[in-house]
Amino acid sequence: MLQLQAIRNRKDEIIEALEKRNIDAAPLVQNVLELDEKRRATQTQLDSTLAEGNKLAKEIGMLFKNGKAQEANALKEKTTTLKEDSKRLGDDLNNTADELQSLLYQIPNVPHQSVPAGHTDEDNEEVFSEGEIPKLNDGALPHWELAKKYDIIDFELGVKITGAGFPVYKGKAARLQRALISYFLDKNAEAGYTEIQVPHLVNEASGFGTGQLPDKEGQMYHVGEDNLYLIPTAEVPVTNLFRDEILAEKDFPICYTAYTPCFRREAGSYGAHVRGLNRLHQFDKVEIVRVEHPENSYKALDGMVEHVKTILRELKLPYRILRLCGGDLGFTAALTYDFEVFSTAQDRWLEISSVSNFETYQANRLKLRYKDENGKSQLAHTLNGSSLALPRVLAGILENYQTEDGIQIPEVLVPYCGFDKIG
RNA sequence: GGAGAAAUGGCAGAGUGGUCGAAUGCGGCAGUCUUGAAAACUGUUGAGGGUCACACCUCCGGGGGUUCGAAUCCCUCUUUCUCCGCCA
Repeated sequence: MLQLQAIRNRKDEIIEALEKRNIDAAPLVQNVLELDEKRRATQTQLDSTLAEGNKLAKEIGMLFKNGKAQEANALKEKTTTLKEDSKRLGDDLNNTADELQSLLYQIPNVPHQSVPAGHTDEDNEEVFSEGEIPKLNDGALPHWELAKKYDIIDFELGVKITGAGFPVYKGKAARLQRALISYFLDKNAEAGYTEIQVPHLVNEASGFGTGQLPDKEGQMYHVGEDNLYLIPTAEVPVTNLFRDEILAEKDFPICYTAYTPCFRREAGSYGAHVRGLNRLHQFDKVEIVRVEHPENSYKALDGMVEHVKTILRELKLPYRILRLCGGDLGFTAALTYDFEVFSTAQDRWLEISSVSNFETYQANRLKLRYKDENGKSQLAHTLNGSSLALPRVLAGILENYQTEDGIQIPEVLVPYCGFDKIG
């Protein structure tokens, strides 16, 4: 959520930047500013009413103490209207504040200046690419065919026990997936990220903290009985670790990595592009999360991008990096780089990582602050990225490493797998 | 799941109707002393709103209530601890 202060001070700048998201924020912003004005006016009225009441209460106390009960009782009558007023003003204030809050929830993050304008993923800007696209033999298969051929991923079994989008990994695919998780965690730890294990269900406050609620309510699995949400990404529990925290400057940088399953309802996405492992309701992911000093957050973002690069380089997968355009940028992000691996067999790019800087947008909701050198509280910056998402990496490996007599295992993974070939 | 106890500042912990945003200790920060550090001593040290700055207002787990006045009394929810039951 944007800071009110920022909206007040840099209104036009913010409206202009939001145009990159193809939205006209002007009416919303105007509305916010008016409500803010109203909120403050009501607050001031309420405060002085309360102040008067406090004063009277003290006087009454003194009078009773000095045995002047009659005078005290006379004063008591004066408090009646004050109480009525403050009740009314208090309700007013709450209503205005709620309304203001819900408007603020509707304004997405302000895109970073480097974010290109654009409407769809077509308009994303390729900023880097690396790796050789392998030449596969004529009979090269997409991963869902390979999965069947070698009997390593069973989509039907998943349908039987749960439903579509919940595959069952068998034998060497299960082992390969576990190997990838370990490998990713090891690489992240090597790069200075502390490994943690977090709950896979979160409460409502956490959903609001990182911005999944209220706008993506329908995308998360919700356990109504206990009012808990299955996490769509480790970003949610890990970032919320810092909700309501005030850090010291010396605490930066904070770097965490966590492996978790991710649950997404993916309501409304069907069709050829969601075949096989391309889009699932449950998948595994290793995430990196950072909390940074505002001055360092973009350097940190670059660092995260470099880090993911080294992993893909080691896996020898051909990939490219896109800077997301305004239209494709997530609601809470200021700048996002997507990593995509090229799948030769599918002849398309598969998104395998998304690395973002949220600046203060999440921190404002989280009330995640630090003390600056003057001892004042300032909002920190939060960042996160996948390092990496499992199913599509798996798909990329299966497809790009297939040969006529089986699927090769990337060299760096062999020690983790204990075998070097599937098939 | 049953019975009981509890929730106060970064931490520990006092406070049971007014003088309490809250004693005290620890920790943090600044200073004195010291070549430097430690110790000792002195001062300072919660968050948010509001203001040019003050004033002022709110917050003692969350929500509601009683009262002129609530950290303190009542209701409710949540969480934690102890005992019992169940259990990987």
